[in-house]
Amino acid sequence: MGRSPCCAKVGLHRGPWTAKEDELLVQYIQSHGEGNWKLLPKQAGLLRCGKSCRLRWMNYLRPDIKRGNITPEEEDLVTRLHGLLGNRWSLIAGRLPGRTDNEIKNYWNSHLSKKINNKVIPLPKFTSKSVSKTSKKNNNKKIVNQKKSKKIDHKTINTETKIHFPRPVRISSFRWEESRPSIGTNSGSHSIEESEIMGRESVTPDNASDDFLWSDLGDLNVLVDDMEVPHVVNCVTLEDPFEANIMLENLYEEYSRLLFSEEYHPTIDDFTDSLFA
DNA sequence: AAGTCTATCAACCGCATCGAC
DNA sequence: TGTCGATGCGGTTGATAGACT
Repeated sequence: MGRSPCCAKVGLHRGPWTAKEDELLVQYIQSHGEGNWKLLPKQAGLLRCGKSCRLRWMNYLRPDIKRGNITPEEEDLVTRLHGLLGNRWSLIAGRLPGRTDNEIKNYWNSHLSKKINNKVIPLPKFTSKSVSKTSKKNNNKKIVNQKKSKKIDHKTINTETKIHFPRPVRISSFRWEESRPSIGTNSGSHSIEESEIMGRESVTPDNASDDFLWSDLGDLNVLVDDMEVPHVVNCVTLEDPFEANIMLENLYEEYSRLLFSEEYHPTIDDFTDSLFA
């Protein structure tokens, strides 16, 4: 006889969250911060298990969640990272600030895996038109889903993609006092987050340069030549589309070099080590 | 118009991992 | 060193809504 699910306790709610439950959870975390998930529901007045609360917060309510559809650039990155990491969704999501592992996983299962199966593999070079050709049916479906999506933020559609440097670490515990985002906005695009994580250097868009990009990508460079000292930011958004494109191109070249290098074949351990080094 | 099919994604489940003791 | 509890992760499920017949 297996153990019963954590939510199987009598009286606990399951299924979709109500607006009221969301509000209670957000309010509690606003004042107390994340963590202590087991006690949280009781203290917040929620009839949910802690696990459910954590999942709801991490995947939906967290203010730095990026709303809107996956961009072609993000899709391209996910495809290549999956080629390198496999189903390590949390690691992949860690390279896409504002995106959750669940979202990436769902997107992969519903979109990308089919593309891969159809042998439509994005080229390593960056192109904003790297979206693979899909059947008419699939295109229609995509349009439909854009209409359907509850999460859609129309401000993010048909606008320049905001570029985020890869995160050096997984999403750290969120403290409301530190970033003060607002619920229900596209707050994933806040221009910069303070990043003193692990004593690393913060960089502002003003001093972000190509030099910095390559330096920032040092955690990847480590995989390639094991000599770069990373200066890593947690999350940076560039507002200048032109500069953003150049930097994104460099980013993709870096990933491509890594993924298609004949001399060096990184392992997952290398990659994860680089994230936490 | 109604029934069926299909895609999507939020939520759940169970196992793995980590840290405290 | 082993145990236990908390948390994280990845696979899976199920509700929903649009497309299709």
